Amino acid sequence: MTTVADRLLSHASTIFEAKGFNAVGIDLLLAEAGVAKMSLYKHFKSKDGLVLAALRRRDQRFRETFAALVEARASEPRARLLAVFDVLGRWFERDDFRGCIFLNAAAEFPEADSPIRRAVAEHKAWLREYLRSLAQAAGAPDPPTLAAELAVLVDGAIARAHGAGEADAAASARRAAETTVRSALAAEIAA
Amino acid sequence: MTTVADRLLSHASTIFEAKGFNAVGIDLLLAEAGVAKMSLYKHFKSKDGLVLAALRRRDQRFRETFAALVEARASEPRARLLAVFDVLGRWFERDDFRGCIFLNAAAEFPEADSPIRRAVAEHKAWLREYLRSLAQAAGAPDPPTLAAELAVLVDGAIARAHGAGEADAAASARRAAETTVRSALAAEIAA
DNA sequence: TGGCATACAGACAGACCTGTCTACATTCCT
DNA sequence: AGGAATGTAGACAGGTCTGTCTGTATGCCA
Repeated sequence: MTTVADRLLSHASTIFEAKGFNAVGIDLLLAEAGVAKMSLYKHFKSKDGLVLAALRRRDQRFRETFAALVEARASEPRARLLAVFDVLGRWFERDDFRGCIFLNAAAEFPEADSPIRRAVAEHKAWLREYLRSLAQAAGAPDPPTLAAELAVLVDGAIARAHGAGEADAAASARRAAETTVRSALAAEIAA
Repeated sequence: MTTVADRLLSHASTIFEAKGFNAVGIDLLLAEAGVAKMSLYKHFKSKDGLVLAALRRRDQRFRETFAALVEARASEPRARLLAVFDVLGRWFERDDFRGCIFLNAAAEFPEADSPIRRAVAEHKAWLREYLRSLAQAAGAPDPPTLAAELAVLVDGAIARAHGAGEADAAASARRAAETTVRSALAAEIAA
């Protein structure tokens, strides 16, 4: 059963991703979802409230599917750390790839401590935490540090694939990740 | 001598960086710069034309100052490759840090082959080319590949410092860069 | 000094925006 | 069967947006 709020959120996510946030009016969102204007303001306080809910929904879906894709691609923890970048590469090839919707939101909402920006920060923090759990499973001596370095590579690949239009960004990031992971795990043996 | 167009571009750059593009109207830009509306439409074809010119101007300034800051910080080519990330760290600490204005523009202008997006891609291509020249000077056996990996680290640091609000993004990127550079230059010795 | 280019000041049109309101239809529960 | 809850449809207000137009002032050059 799909409720009205769900239908609106689903379409809003897609349209926000394709065209940005400020550039689309609520009338378009409502028409596309087939929802009355009053329903928007009943379920969400404002347009910003809808944006926030759409981002949260997106984040939840992302956490589930991203982890599943990575874990389907490799079973060994160390291989999973690198499979992350293969999953990214697949994503970048999609026709509807428009960069990271959370980074895009950060670009459009300047107020640093707004709820929307907080949702962006939480999404990014989750990715680092996920990488940390993989790094720990791989036996890294300092999982948080390795995770922080890999997180930079992940967001860098996204940013360059989108902004610079570099099709090989995921491959470059993967190479750097291989070196970084090898170095971090070699330190374990030395310790 | 500052012309009217220069004055408008200068203020527009600052305001676009602080508040985004779609969210600010031309009236604000004109008032802040003390310029008449007709002057905008005489010197630039449209608001998008002003955005494009502001980005180009910003890009030119960036190329000059970024290279100068890196080269003032270290004289050895290999040290310069890492000094890049120290310069980034300083930038992230600024109160007016709002991420990369070019990535922000890519977020707000979805049309992938628009002049604005082309300016963004050119800016990002320049950074990679600059890193390639540093990598070559450092004696890397494969400068383009090393440059691509470092470029990912640079944009990843920017993205995470802004989007995730991670103050240590530059330091994480620097550590990964050290490993990447060491590995690339060690390959040279082996060859 | 007269003429021309440049810029300012501000009104204006037409479109679009968010958010509120009213009136009507449907469904579900008791 | 009757009433509450939910959703639709669309008008509406008040504001803001880009882009155009008119009229005026200023400075430069011949």
